[in-house]
Amino acid sequence: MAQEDVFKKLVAHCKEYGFVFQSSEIYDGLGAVYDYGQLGVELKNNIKKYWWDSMVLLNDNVVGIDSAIFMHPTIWKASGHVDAFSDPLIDNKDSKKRYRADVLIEDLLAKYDDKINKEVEKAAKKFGEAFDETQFRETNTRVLENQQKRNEVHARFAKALNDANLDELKQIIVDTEIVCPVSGTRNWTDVRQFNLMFSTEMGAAADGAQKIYLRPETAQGIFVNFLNVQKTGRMKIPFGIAQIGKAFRNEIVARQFIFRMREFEQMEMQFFVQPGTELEWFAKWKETRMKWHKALGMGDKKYRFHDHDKLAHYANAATDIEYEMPFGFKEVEGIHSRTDFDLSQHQQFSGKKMQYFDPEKNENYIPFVIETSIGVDRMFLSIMSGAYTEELVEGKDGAKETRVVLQIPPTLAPVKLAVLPLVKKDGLPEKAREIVDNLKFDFNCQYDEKDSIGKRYRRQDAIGTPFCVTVDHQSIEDNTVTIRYRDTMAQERVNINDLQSIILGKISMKELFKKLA
RNA sequence: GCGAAAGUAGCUCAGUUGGUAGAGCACGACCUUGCCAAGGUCGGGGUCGCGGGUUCGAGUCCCGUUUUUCGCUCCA
Repeated sequence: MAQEDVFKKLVAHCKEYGFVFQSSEIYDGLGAVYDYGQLGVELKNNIKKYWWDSMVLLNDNVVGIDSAIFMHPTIWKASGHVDAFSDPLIDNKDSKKRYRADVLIEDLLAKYDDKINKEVEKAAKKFGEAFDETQFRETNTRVLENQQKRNEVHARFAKALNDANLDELKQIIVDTEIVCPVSGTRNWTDVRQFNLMFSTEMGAAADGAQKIYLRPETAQGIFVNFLNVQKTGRMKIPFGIAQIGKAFRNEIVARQFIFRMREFEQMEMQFFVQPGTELEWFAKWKETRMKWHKALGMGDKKYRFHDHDKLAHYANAATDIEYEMPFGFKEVEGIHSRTDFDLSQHQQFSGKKMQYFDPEKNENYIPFVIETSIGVDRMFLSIMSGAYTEELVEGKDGAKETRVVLQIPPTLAPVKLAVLPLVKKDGLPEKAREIVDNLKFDFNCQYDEKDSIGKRYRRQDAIGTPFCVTVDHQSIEDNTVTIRYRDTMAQERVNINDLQSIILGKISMKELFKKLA
């Protein structure tokens, strides 16, 4: 089966069984926004719990917070998002290539400079020792011509940028006859500003409403609370702050189902360390995070690191944990050594000290930060795509048929147990209900009496239920049931009184966490 | 954002040269069987993505729009 077919089937499966729906579907949908259905929300919650507990419960030096989505607008100036997130873009209609309009114009300015410098070099060679560069620049007609053109363009460009005048940027490109480096044509679209941050207004317009942003990442909520948590929690470096929450980015191109959404959820942990020790901690978290993924048992080969060669301005080391999705290896989690960039910026913009007093070193410093950042929705997609399996099994009359089974790790499975009376009579439904009523406080149970038993098993396979318990006539006599395992379809007979401990043992996070220790 | 393809029942799809919608599965009720999806009977469900145009008549042709998928592009 081709990989894209797998992806198509996965998307259809998510819809059909209530994992993921498109947002606002009855109104034709909303681009790159999705809702989680009745089973999706269970899986998502389980993923979040697995992460949260492994961070906050397992590490006594990691604590959690839940910061607001709305934050003071200056935070996004300090973080660099206001500037970096809004590029003026222009497309060439012939080559279909997209460029940053400001970069095209800057390239043109550089070309004028090149021309002038070449004239100067030529003249310098010609006149040798006697060459007076200043005089040459002030008198040579070719130089002056280019210099004048350059100045004109530069002045218009600076003003257009200052006024955020997109039409003028386009006009400059038209007037200076800039061509597309690929197609060589001047067939341009209009310049569009695309700020990747969503904005809204706080307060009534009459009172001078303030423009505020929906956070494009949860990390800044941690940085601005760094000292609050450190002081009130009596935290000593090294320590971490974890957070799960929604973030929003107005993506130009949002694609591939829930892989890139405009509203998404992040699980981030910022770990504060002594300057100079950050690369050690980076290596440690890199290893820890990879273990966390592999502990799920989805197959070690499905994961790999992708170290960044080009680092962002704030980082001195960065790597991604990639998972093999149906459309290739894709980033699920990022681990970044962010230096003291964020805290320093906030210290500068807020005017408040963001320093930590280290009692061991007896000095104040701004800590360095290691960030682990994982997209819940990407994690969800990786689990679903890894779990989706089609098997050939032998049917009733010996014919081969396809069994669709979601091999979701039992700890994360939306429904843990289905209780099925073999027949809908002879007191079996009552017995089955009794079992559900007893176990539903411990984990998510389903009761199903409709259709043949085989059909009911397959239905549970399709939603990834790891255990099915079947109540038969023998159950009434000796209080035993059969427990059937999703992945092997094997069955064994156990006492009803043992069900709770058997299943709790198999879905317990403790088993997964042991692998992390 | 550009280009290509697609959008018909909950799902997968059929629907000939334009003549006012079908199948399988799923769903509901009842009967039957009872350990790996397919028994019987009956039933519910669609203004064919949305808007406009051509036509006596549009699921079918034309234009626009929206959503999805793929390619390009972008990803601090």
